[in-house]
Amino acid sequence: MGHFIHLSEENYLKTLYKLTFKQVKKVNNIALAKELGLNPATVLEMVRKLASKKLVKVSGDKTIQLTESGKKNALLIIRKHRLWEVFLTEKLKYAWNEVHELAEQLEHVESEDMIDRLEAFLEYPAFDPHGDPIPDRNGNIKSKTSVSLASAVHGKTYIVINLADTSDSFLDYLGRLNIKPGSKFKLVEHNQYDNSSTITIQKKMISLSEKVAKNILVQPA
Amino acid sequence: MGHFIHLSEENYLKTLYKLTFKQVKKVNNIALAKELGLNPATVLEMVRKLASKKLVKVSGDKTIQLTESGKKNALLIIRKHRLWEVFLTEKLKYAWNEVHELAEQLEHVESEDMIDRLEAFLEYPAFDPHGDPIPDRNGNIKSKTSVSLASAVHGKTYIVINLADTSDSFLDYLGRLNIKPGSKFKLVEHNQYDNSSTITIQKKMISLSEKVAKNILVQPA
DNA sequence: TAATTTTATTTGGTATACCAAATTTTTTTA
DNA sequence: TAAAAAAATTTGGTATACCAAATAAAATTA
Repeated sequence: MGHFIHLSEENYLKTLYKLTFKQVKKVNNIALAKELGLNPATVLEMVRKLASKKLVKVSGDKTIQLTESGKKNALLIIRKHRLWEVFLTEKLKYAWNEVHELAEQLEHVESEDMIDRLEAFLEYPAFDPHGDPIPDRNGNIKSKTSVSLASAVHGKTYIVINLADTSDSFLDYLGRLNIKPGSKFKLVEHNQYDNSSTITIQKKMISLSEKVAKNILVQPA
Repeated sequence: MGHFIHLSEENYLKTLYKLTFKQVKKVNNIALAKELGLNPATVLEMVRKLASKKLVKVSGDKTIQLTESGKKNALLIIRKHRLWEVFLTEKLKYAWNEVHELAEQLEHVESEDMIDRLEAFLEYPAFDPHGDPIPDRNGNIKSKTSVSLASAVHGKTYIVINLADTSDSFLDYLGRLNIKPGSKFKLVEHNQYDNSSTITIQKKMISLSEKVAKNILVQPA
């Protein structure tokens, strides 16, 4: 059987993928430990294990990188997660910001075949309810050309494509403002004083802090 | 939070329920260990743990019994298992004898609310694809008045209601004969020589061994 | 560059859930 | 009832995945 990937290892791979592909700076022990909420000693141990399985490699400067195999594994886990999120919102009528935790559990059910069937049942969705693209069964993913709201041009109309922060507090906050992937709005201006952004959405004018605006990814409408 | 029930504990409770309610003889350490495929030492340890959580009690003669709380827990796990089985067959088009392993994994996803929604999505099925009744959200289950094929009356027509053995080999065997819950057949006779039963199903005459017949539960058609 | 801070690693420890083998207790059988 | 068999339990062990605290190494800052 060789070595198969445990539940916990899956979380490391998935988190590594997210850190590697969504952040600019390099991923080290500490960053990974912080993201996972674990002790650096624990993470070090596991990273070594993953390295021995050729799923990650650690460079001279201690940067942790996914190998091709590790990346593919991560993308297949992300595929499962996102397909389950689609199921939870479309079929079980959950709100898009309620599904993360449940998908987190469901993604660890082991069966590629079941996921392929789930994908067919959901009629091959391209994006999850947060606007993230769903990798195909070979681990290929399409990247989207979106920019952060903070760096968008004022006076234009945009559509929310994705959210760079998946924390509950962030998603809840946006939920209360009724901002979600697919939402259309006009960017009125960036305010020099505090770098906040003012938008009009559904006839309401809303001001979003710099931190919030940076985590909202948009495309021109 | 008190104590919450772990994945492994759930398997013990579920297995205890099955042994207690589907078998006649009392359930002891050895029987439970054999059913779970575990070492008696392991089972003893866990049974003590479950007892300390008031989920089981061990009588003077070492019989292990579920408490009310343990029984309810077991039934809620069985509820999850059976609802997922319905999902897998009805929505993902699995055959009724392919879903057990997958449901085994899915049943451990923790969310009563999700299961209630799943039940609604599936339009409140009363039975799983094997013909077993699905407990409601309070852990209530309807028992059915079925008899084993081995003790049914010859010359009459029956419908397969349920299967008392869920092993792969048994289910595969029945699958090849195209016998499943819902199948209709006529019981021709019980053969005195080896206690086998002869039935006609879909115009074919089939002889079933005593062991097989005992594990097929039927109701008059 | 020396001091400080940050990062990486080691060390010794925990809990869970499992095991094999030895032993004790109970039950069965001769 | 004594011997044998079966069941229950104890003992000492494993692997996984986690931790806190100590130490070592590297990077940063003064």
